[in-house]
Amino acid sequence: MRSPFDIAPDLLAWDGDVPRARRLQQELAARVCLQDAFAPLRRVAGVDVGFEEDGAVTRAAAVLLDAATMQPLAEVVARLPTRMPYIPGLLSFRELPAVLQALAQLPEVPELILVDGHGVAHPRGLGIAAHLGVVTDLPTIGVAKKILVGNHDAVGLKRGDRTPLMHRGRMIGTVLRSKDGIQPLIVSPGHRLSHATAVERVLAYGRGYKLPEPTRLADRLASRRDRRT
DNA sequence: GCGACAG
DNA sequence: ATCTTGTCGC
Repeated sequence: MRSPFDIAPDLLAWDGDVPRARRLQQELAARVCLQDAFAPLRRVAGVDVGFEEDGAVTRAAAVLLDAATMQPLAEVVARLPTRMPYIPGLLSFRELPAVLQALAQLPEVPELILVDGHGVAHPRGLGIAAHLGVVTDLPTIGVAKKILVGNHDAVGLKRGDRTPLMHRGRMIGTVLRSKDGIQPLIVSPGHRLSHATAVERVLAYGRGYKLPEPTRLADRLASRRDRRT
């Protein structure tokens, strides 16, 4: 009874060897597909990670929503002991184990997953959303609040305004104003969809907040903001 | 060599 | 990410 979230350990294992991890990222980045290729969207999921016990425990949250109404259908949490520190560029090795465990607990496999973090807008083209997409072969979108790498021109101030995020002469993402006047989001495809579709989906899943509903709900669950406020 | 650096 | 109240502004 395997699910798409039972991943071969070697595809995301952390052994303390940074150069090795970077080489693995380059190999996996070559498998990323930026062509739109997914069945009708009925179920969408949002995932995010938070920490407890002063960082000793990694807490991943996954929320399953109806793609048409954005109504949450299930919310799950997975807690695992933290195994590695935060290293810029290697975030997925630190957070994916818990994320996969959370996703495996959902009652259904989503046709699309929005991840808090970058997709291909990464030094080696493999942010956490892209890493998750490649190892599960599911469509994913990266929704980040800060830039990891790349440059861009000024962005308009109205919701929907956008400008491409460039790196080494290539577009790696979109700086998108998801709400009037607030700091823009960095949206990049993770796997099996285009830059245009990634932006289109993020806007379509927005409910008046900065973050699209899937990620916003997962964020609250992961940070335990749902019970405190 | 000197910064920058998702969460 | 996380420690944290009130406060400025639409």
